[in-house]
Amino acid sequence: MSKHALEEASDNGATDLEDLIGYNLKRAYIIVQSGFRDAQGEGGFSPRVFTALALTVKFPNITQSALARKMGIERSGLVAIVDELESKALLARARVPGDRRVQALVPTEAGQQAYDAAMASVRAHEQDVFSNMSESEKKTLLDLLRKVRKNEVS
Amino acid sequence: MSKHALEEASDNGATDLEDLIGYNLKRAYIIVQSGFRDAQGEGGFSPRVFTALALTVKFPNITQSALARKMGIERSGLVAIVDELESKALLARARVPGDRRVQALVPTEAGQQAYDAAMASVRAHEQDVFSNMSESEKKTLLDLLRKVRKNEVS
DNA sequence: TATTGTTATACTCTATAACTATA
DNA sequence: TATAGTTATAGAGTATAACAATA
Repeated sequence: MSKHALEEASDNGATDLEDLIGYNLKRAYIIVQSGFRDAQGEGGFSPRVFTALALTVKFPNITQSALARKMGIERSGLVAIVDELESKALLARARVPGDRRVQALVPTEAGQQAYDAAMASVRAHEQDVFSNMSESEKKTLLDLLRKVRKNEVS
Repeated sequence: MSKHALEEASDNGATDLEDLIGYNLKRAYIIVQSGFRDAQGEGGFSPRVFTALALTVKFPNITQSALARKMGIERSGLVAIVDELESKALLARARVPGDRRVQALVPTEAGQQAYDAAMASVRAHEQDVFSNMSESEKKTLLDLLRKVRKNEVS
């Protein structure tokens, strides 16, 4: 141990909240989510509803259980989300021949358009909230966040 | 516009959820927070209680209003958090001579020790959840997350 | 027996509004 | 008038457990 006494306190990493990745991740996420809601405005999509619509557009005919799994939530929690999107006629629950238990989720034309518009607004919001970062820095952040996800044990 | 037609769809950035920083931020945060709770175990600190204790240790005699501001929550929401920490005798609400409205939060000896132990466990958890990343990558991620926070408008 | 969608229910986190006691 | 702490209340978001229909 050749370090000075004053340095010993942080020998093994963070002793301060501000040095924790998790803490900074939370604070950054709160900022981005809050901006997302502002960008969507009154009657706009909440993050989870936007995610559900986006995945339905990307994977048409996905079942509710599969969508819940992809979103990382319980399938019971998805019911209200799909109800909301169906009530706005942005997607439909379609019967599947061959397995009468499942409901295939299919985006409507209006759903596709609403998704495109919402995505444009989200992109504009991200331009704004990350406006102090270069394209290269944003790419690095994206890659590192993906790497965190990739290491998930579950 | 010299790009191929197939590339035009993503000319201005993300068209896919997976290309949004916000979405990846959320997913990464859920993983880290969930691991935090597992690491703390039964009867352990929730993220927000840990944060409140950490800030009280760092800034002894901070008022409840100031702590709430630092945490980014309403002061009404802090009451239950401080109640919990006080009921476990980890901090005390102290009267302040000169202004009888305020309550200065002071960590107890047990609070300091509980904080040290919890922080050690959080550090171990972060070693684990970011085990596929180099020290350099973790440092970069931390710096970029701080940069996001630094750009906050509000 | 297992799975899909659903309902009922409860818990956590947070916000808003109003109250009190002070300043 | 304004601020600190508090209470009451409501709204998201999520989870668990149970159920009917179907496999």
